[in-house]
Amino acid sequence: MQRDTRQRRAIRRVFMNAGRPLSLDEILEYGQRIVPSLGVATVYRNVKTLAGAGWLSEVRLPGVGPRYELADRPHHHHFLCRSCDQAFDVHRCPDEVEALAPDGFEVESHDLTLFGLCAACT
Amino acid sequence: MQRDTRQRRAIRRVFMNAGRPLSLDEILEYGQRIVPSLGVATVYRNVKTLAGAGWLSEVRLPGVGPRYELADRPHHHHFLCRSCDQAFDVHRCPDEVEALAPDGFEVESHDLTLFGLCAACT
DNA sequence: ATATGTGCAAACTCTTTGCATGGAG
DNA sequence: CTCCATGCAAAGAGTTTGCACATAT
Repeated sequence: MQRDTRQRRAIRRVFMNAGRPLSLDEILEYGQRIVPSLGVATVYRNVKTLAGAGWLSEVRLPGVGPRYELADRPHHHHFLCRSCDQAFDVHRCPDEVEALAPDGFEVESHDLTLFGLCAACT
Repeated sequence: MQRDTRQRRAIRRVFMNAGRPLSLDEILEYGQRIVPSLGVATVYRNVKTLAGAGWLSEVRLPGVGPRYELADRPHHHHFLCRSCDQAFDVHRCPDEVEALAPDGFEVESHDLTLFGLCAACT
């Protein structure tokens, strides 16, 4: 059901080497270094296929397009650099967070994003 | 420099009555109840004008289009209801949050979003 | 009277889809 | 040899812009 094509292999390799969430443009750019003919539609389709298969998960951050990361990671948050626009993992989390909701609101999950300059852009 | 048109007055009134961040569709819908001829482009333009004038501020939440709210509010966060898709204010904040970034990262601001069911949808 | 604001439609950008061809199994 | 995957180009969805007319000042 899931075929192992050159394109899909390239996209998987890109994520194995990335170590951080990637945007669709980043996946396309890095993927084309491995398979130059790689097209946008293929990236869009594979990202959905791999997410559907539980291999990738979608990272939604405020104000920017979706990023994707390897799915087998424990709970964590993200840092978004305003200069290079890259996202990075933040592995610590203020756990009492979900108690902050107003009365009558039922919290199911939460999202924390830090903004600023990454180590390389400082 | 800023003219007081029927349309702009309607949009301002919508926000005065809202008490929560509004999406562009919500602004259009509520605005048309006051000025039925109100067009999409006018909403888009006015929202930018009013934000530029410091009267509105843009609320960016993960995974959804931008919302807008009155700008003269103290620091706060948001709750996004997965059922009705409406955003609400959360006035408490876990202050130590910006210390969570990895070494070498310079944090300038942060964003916390709670997800779940709002009081009306529970 | 003048210049900003409005409404419409066209232009853009980002994402998805249809279709013929390619290639994994 | 099948059928899923790919690449292209066209179609959609959401947002922005150009232009002629309306209207606040």
